[in-house]
Amino acid sequence: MTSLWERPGYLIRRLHQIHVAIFLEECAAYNITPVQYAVMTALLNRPDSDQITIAQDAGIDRTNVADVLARLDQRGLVQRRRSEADRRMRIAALTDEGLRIARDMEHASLRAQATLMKPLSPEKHETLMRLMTELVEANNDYSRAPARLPAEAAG
Amino acid sequence: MTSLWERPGYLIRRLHQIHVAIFLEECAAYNITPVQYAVMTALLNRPDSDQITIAQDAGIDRTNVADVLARLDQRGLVQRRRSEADRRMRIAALTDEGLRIARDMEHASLRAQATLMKPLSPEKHETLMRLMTELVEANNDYSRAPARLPAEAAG
DNA sequence: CGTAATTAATCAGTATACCCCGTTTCCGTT
DNA sequence: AACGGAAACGGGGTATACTGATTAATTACG
Repeated sequence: MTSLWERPGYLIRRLHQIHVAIFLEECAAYNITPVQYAVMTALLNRPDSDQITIAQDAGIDRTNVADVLARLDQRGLVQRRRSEADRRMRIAALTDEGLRIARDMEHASLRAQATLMKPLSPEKHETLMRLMTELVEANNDYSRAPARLPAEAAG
Repeated sequence: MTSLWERPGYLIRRLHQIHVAIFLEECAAYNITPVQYAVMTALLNRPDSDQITIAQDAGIDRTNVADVLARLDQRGLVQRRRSEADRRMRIAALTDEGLRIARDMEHASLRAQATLMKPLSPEKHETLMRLMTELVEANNDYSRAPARLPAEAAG
């Protein structure tokens, strides 16, 4: 009898479900999803990005970034325009309200993290973060959305 | 400047993307997704389950279980029928081909796990599994799909 | 014994995540 | 300057994941 609980993939999927549920609960006042928040954070760190840059910074599939930006645009949190320099690109940036919400949400986001990790001692918390980072960096090129590593982010 | 890489939720989401990508690659010959494989495993361990039992065993939302079963049914891997004892319930079971594929896939599934965890030493692998299990169990009741714990699985 | 509460499933709707393919625009080479 | 390849994006399609409302069947209670 093979238990799903012995499979890393199962634990990762469950952890993902749980994290999304906690995030949505803590951030219910903003009605922003984790992925939307990741895109807004990417735009906070690097305004006026094209969609592929956002995809790399936030670790999100390129086509999905376009969908997320469209929804944020529709809610007035993001503004999109064609690049003058390269008319293939669409440049996105946070609006004033998007900026305000992105900054406001930091507290709620930290609360969500704290709730998720609360069952672990500080040492275990630290260990888990380190192991997950190691695994994500080493396997970064799998998936259609390889993320830009922090080291290369200063561009 | 807040880096996404310091947020557990980001690492979990990326880990999930990576795992799905590796699984689909290793199991491409079967054209079965991780969630479909989880459902098939649940039916392997507990044949003739209703949809809510499957949802609990596989840690999947109950509406999603219905969708997954419909696709597996259409491919002839699962057979569904109304329960005689309780006509609200729909009972599902693997067909002969579903059974064959579920058993066949174990090797590919193990390969996917090995590929995913390869960057980690055996000690780190073990530690990560333990910490993820601890976190999932402690937070199990978040998300719409709280899973049945292994301890209570002997039903 | 009949009605109220509960339960299993379904349906409609939204959001993520990916694939394939086509269009527009740009760039390097000739 | 023309052309071929590459890059950025868009559209169509599939699968997961969840919410809220609804329907049908069962159970529990007075």
